Amino acid sequence: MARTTDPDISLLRAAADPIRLRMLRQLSLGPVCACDFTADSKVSQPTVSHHLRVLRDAGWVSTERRGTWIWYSIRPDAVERLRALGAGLDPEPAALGQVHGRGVRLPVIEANPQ
Amino acid sequence: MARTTDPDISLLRAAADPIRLRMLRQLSLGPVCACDFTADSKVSQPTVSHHLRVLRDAGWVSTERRGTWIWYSIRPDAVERLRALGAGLDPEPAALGQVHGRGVRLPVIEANPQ
DNA sequence: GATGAATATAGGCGCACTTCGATATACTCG
DNA sequence: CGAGTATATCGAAGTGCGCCTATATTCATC
Repeated sequence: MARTTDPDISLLRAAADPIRLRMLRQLSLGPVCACDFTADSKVSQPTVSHHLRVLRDAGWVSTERRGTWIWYSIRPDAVERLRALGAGLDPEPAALGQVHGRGVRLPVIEANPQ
Repeated sequence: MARTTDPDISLLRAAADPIRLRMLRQLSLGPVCACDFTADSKVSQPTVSHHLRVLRDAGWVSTERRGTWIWYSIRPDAVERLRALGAGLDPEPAALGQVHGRGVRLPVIEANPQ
């Protein structure tokens, strides 16, 4: 299948990992130094670095260098994006019980509706 | 790594696929017959069936049989679970700018905090 | 510049996931 | 019961992801 570049999918995929979701929850309490993730996690330092990169590429976190250390912060706009994504899945009250399909063409859903 | 059985991870993983996210968005408009997913999607019928099963196993959808057809509906409690998960990632205002780590022990984050 | 610490990258291995065709199951209708 | 339709399961092929060790990069300090 074609490589997905959909930002919504990237956002969800990045969060859908035990280690990364844990990282995000820790980051929701405030910025964290990468070294502490390394000390905290059960996986190796390169693996921690890899996970942080995935979070960064997905837009979940931002980084700030202070000397040798690098501080990771959660990006509020990423949380907002997840919220909006969830809001888009909320069943329309007007559509409750209403049925789509079986001959009725499914509404076209674009990859990244705004 | 140990097989993840964390409901939060299952929920995110299930949604973190282009085909399944599209299905969920269509389902937010109302129940959909499995046959229409098959007609709509570019992948084969067994693949559609597989994706629907993943969504069901994760708790995203419920099913109702009507004759030969099976209708899939989005579960509002799943949407609520995603919302709560996102709310848990919202940066604590009291913790903004506050720093965790570098010697300070990271707060223990349980897999599925309630 | 050399040393040491923190972080990132490279390469490879193993397993899980997506997909398919083939086939099985469930239901309707004649 | 037999035929036809809808859906699910099976088993295999290809791909992607998470993990590791080894190594490179970046920065502070001497």
